[in-house]
Amino acid sequence: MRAEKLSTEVRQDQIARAALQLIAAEGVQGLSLAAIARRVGLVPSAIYRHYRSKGEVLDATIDHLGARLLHNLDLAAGETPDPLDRLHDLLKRHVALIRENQAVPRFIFSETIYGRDAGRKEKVRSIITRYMKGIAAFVREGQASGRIRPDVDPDAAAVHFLGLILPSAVLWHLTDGRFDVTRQAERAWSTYRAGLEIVDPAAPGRARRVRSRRDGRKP
Amino acid sequence: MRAEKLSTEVRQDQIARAALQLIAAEGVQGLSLAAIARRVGLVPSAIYRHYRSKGEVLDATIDHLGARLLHNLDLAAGETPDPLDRLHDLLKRHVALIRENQAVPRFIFSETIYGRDAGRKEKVRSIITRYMKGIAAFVREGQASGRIRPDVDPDAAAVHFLGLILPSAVLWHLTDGRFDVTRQAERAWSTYRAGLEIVDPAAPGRARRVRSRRDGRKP
DNA sequence: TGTACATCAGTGAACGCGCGTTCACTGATGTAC
DNA sequence: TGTACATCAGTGAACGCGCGTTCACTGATGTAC
Repeated sequence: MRAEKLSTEVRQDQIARAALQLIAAEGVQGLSLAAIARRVGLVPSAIYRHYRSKGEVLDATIDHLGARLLHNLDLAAGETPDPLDRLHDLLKRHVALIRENQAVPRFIFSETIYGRDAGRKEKVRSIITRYMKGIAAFVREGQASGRIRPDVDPDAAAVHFLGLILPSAVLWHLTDGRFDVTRQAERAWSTYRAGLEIVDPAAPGRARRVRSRRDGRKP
Repeated sequence: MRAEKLSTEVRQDQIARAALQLIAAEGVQGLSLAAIARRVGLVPSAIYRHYRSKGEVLDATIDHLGARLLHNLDLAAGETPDPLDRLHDLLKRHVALIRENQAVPRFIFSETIYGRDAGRKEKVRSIITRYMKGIAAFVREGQASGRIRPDVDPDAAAVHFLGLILPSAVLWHLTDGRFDVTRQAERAWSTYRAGLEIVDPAAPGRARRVRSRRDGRKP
């Protein structure tokens, strides 16, 4: 049966979205043009009306995902003025994003996607670098306002921040979704925060972390 | 030219090692039986004299890698009695392992390897679980000896520990080896340690209060 | 307003390629006698 | 000790499969007149 005739802009978007969904559902190795076409409701060769090659489809998919990821930086910045709260907010957004779309960690890891193609590898690197730059900026703000220890290296803290999520994503995948990513993120965050934060020895907030953990546990 | 005739035990080992080297050098997608055979100095069909299928080769490769990884737990335990130093030692060994053999993170991430095969996925999960159990044991020892805060969840700390390395491995790969994994590991370790460690053991009031909270935490 | 035509998205058959795998055959090695 | 034979690792040709890609063709849509 012949599919409805739609404009290239619409199809390009549909194809990129279908690719993302497929990666989330089946993994990177399930990402064939045939599977993408089936999901969109087209025949494999129809993809070539809208993209020149599979490589172009991958590039578009990476752009889609990168935009979503980087958008979270702006959302977190708009949420609260306090840098530590911004980091916490960003962490929660990131967890929500990978729970909603498992494609994120798969893209980052899978060299199947940018195997031989140096340009595509660079594209992924650029997105991650920008993401980390945003995180490092939050850390610097926290140092400027005296909330975060000045001896912490902001760039290293940004890489470490990614580490609060990456292992969870791997375990989530390995256990077929049985691993509690949200809970792990909160617990890792507690340790991470305790490692960054300046605690005023004079302040009564010494028991601060235990209290805040309790509060945070209530839904 | 005809290759030397060697026993199956020798060839099995050679093949598994060649597979590991290939993954480290070319990535998981470069892992074809043809490439493995070339590296060993055999013809592709000769692999079938020693393994029944490519799946069996992958299983053997995973076993090889898992043994190396888990062996580091024993080495770290033998290195020093202090749990925090053990964790630090383990981190350094892990960094050395992935620097020497990039196959480690690639194996853990790549669903190309255990795509449809539930058994193989379970095998990888089992190795990582055992690794984390060992890390969690170090954390518990630290809590028992009063070096690590009792309100820290050992299992969550173990997952977090993996996060000290995973993002570095990704960045190392994305930047073609230009990212300084060792330095990042040390800096992330500082923050991680600061988040776990009991800074002032001479404050018994605080420690006792925290402990009593933890007692009523969960079964 | 209707008509003719250019444009362009969708189709199905066909391709070349690399892959894992099979198989009949070769020839070296170890062993029973 | 030498000889015959079973065992077993290595070989190269061939296979079926899924993949990305090409191409001539179809038919709908928008536009110029």
